[in-house]
Amino acid sequence: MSITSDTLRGHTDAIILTRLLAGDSYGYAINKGVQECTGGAHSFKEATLYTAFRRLEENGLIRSYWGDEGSGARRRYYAITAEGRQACRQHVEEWESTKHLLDAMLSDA
Amino acid sequence: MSITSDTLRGHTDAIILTRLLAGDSYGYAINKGVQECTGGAHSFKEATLYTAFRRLEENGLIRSYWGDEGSGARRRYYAITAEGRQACRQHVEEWESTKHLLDAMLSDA
DNA sequence: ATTATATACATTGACAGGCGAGGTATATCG
DNA sequence: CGATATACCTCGCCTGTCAATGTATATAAT
Repeated sequence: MSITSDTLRGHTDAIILTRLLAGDSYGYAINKGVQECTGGAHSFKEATLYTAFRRLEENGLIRSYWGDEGSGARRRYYAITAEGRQACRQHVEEWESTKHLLDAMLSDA
Repeated sequence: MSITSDTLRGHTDAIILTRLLAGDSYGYAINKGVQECTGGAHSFKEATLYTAFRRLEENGLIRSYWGDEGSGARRRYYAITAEGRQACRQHVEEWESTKHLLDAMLSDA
């Protein structure tokens, strides 16, 4: 059973940015990483993923460049920018407080 | 500083249902309750709130009826149904796992 | 050779939830 | 009489997700 994507909405960008903190990567690998770190419970739909990349780049939070693989399918690599790091930190902070708020709002007190 | 509503999206219905677990209530009061239990950090926009009520009733998770206040503005009361309780429990369960997943996905491991 | 599977990227159009902006009505306080 | 709080409602826009569809390379199986 996977997670309702509505509850993940709004976290997509931050999840991707977090993945890029460790170093440049490309779409397919990033998604595999997400899959791995959630024990297979979540991965992005391709449309969602690539839409997010466009959005993030438009907002200056990532940069992209084509890799120079000798063989195999081409890969577009992404690098997080300084602004991206900042945005990521901020989102994680916000997540911490959202978490507590939601815990409060979803508890039958 | 309030919470980005995108990160709350998908929780709206469950938050309302949770509020109704304690007993029947009406829109304005429900929203006040949310405000209170979050220390003022969150409350629903009216459009969001009433849209949610319609949706919840369509889905059979709540029932509604007009109160018989002798004076003052009329109030439409809402009652959670058995299905609503079930849906609420399920959402809270899902929230627990989503929370852990997000913690994992937002941690720079 | 052909088929299947994994890797890898991309776009289009539909859909759903949140909400700004606007509206209605009652009661109280100054 | 006007302001504020209570109390409800709807229309139409915006944004993020995703099913469907398309392209291309490499490998393993049939």
